[in-house]
Amino acid sequence: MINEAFAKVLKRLRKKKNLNQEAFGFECEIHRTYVSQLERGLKSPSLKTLYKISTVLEISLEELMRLLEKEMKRVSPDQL
Amino acid sequence: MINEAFAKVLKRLRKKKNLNQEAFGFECEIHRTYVSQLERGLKSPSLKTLYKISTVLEISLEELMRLLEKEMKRVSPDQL
DNA sequence: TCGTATTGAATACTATAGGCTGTGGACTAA
DNA sequence: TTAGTCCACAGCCTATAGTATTCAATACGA
Repeated sequence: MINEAFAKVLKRLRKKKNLNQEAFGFECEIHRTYVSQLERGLKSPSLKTLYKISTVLEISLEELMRLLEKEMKRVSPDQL
Repeated sequence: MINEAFAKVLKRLRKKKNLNQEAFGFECEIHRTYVSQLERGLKSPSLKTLYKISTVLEISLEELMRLLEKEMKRVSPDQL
């Protein structure tokens, strides 16, 4: 579902920025263990948190959602 | 901030669909009073909830975020 | 003026987002 | 071996998302 897809996108984009979970969390002002939980698809971030994350990734929320929806289709392309 | 902008966008799109808060909440499977709270900028919806909302609005998350970011710039065009 | 439909708003509650501390495993380098 | 880095994972805590109930205000039509 959507959390798993977001997990994959987040992990990919974070690594692209060459930040480990702790450094990324520090930039976003979210806890390192919570970053880990997001990247394992265990939590569903709030809009506020999504916004912080997109800022650190230097990407718009629109673009982040585009990548997320692309990832969701990759996982389950059952809704033509 | 972002919740206020989301509030405006949600209210606009809901009305565009000719649904009152109760009917909209029913479609989204979220509570009527929570729709009210979202439209007053009091709460920050989770990614799961955003996804449900976008589905009922028959709009992609990408498009929803595009409208949100546009609304944010309208309110505070103080960056750049 | 009397319903009734819609929403704002207050309150209290439950579920989950998000923080903090710590352990341990996999890996790399010295 | 030993130390350092990165991360999964657990447990417990607090903050807030989301539910449920209720009442008040407004608007509108009969």
